[in-house]
Amino acid sequence: MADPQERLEQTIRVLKDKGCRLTPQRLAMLRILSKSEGHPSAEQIYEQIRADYPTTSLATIYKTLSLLKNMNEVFEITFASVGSHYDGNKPYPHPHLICTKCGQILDPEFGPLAGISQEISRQTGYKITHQQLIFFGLCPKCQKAGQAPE
Amino acid sequence: MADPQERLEQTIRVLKDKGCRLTPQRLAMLRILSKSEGHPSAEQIYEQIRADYPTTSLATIYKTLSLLKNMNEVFEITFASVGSHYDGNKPYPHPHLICTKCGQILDPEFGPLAGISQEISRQTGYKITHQQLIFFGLCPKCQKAGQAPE
DNA sequence: CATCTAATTGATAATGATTATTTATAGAAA
DNA sequence: TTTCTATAAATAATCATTATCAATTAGATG
Repeated sequence: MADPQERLEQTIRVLKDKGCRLTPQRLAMLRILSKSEGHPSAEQIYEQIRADYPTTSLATIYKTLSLLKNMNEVFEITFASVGSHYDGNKPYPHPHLICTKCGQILDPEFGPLAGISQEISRQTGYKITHQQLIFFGLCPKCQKAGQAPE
Repeated sequence: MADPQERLEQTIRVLKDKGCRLTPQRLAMLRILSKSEGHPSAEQIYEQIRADYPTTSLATIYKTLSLLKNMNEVFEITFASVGSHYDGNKPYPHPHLICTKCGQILDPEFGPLAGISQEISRQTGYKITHQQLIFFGLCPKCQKAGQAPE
């Protein structure tokens, strides 16, 4: 896990660079996300924020998440069956381990790419049932089109 | 790709085994899914069905998909940013290649697990930007609990 | 410090995919 | 044919997310 303090400062720097304001609500969110060990959902972030800022709107959470995603300062795990979850500590794609029953999400340590499942199972105690590996990119047609994403 | 005819017959067998009826709408769906080269969404299946059965309801599509999922006769790609898509030809987890612009989904050929992205890029012409690898299973707590999934 | 203005917030409506509900229909079994 | 149950169709409900817009405020400027 990256140093939360450092992540926080980095994100603040990026926000300022882009001319974005640092509101109290945003700062509170950045604090939560810079740790974000539990890969919180928007709803969970919302609940945490409301402890300090009871009037905060869920819309603000979503808007700020969207902003941070565009700056690559938060990574969204958009797997449908668990809903969207966010990682502001490691804001880039990486493998995840999801409990299909309770929805807990872990970041397995991840060295070589062979015998992985077994290794992860040993590390975490999870009984691994299946995995999903998805590659993203631009198909040849879209590369040629060279237009903005829809 | 598996032989669509064989997949169709296999799925029909499983349905009968479970005492499910083979209605015209279902048969039409099974035909589409046994090919399902394009990994269609529920909406896309709906449109295809309506060519032959104009009164078919979207709810029926969803119910049948749910039925087939439970029998492992269709695999659901539940990645949020592209919505749910279905594969009735290879009804088990496998890697996918998704164009982040047009949403096209391919099944890359997939041998060893090293130098994969580069290999896939060569095969398909995609420019690969990132990937997502997700492991699923039961966390230690849920294994002990031994209850039905929520 | 006071003023100004665009960025942001909060409240709420809208959206869109999926699920639930309810009534009608259609094969299978008696 | 009658009865029974699975399924279909139509539609309402749900739920996460996004859009809208008036009110507020961060932060620059004087």
